[in-house]
Amino acid sequence: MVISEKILDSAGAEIKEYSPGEFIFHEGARPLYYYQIIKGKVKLNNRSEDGKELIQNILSEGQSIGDSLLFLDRSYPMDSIAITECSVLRLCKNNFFSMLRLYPNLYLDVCKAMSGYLYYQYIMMQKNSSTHPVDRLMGVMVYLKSFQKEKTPFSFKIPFTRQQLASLTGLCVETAIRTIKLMEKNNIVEIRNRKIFF
DNA sequence: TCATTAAAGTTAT
DNA sequence: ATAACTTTAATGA
Repeated sequence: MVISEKILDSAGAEIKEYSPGEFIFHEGARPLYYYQIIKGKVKLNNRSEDGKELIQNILSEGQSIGDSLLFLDRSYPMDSIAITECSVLRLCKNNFFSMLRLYPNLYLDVCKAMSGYLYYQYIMMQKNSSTHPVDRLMGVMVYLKSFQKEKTPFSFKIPFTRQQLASLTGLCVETAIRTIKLMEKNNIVEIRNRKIFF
């Protein structure tokens, strides 16, 4: 969790509910709120002209959405869309900054969170520029598993669909599927009733 | 080698 | 039921 829900509540945050597919903000819009997920999954994505989707990140419980843009006078370079049913705490920009003035120690938490997102971006940027689909998919999987306590092989169930993995790595679904099969043959992953274990 | 297209099977809502 | 996801196969860059 970036900031305790209690503090956000006292700062004037409201709880917003989103259904799958609902926009939390649109690309090109001005950032007006701080968002923090209470429950559910949210994606940051771009859609190209030809309809292809690039997912930049999938966020869940306790994570903030697009907070790096709040410190900048720029519009959102991506959409944010609810993937599942979501509860999100929303605090308007002014109150967010008043809160930080009141509790300056919160800056550290905000910085840590942003540092974490930046780290993720570094990893993804590097892995996704590989020409090998295996490297790209491994990038996401290794990153995700790094948060798990259990490190043994095949102990981690990848919480994404193949579609989402493809969109995260810039591959087409079919290639993602074929590559995952290949990884299974090479004992990198295990597939149990269509779920991927790494 | 990977993307694209098409077609069909499967799962989730 | 319908949409979303998964899979296979053929073809082309």
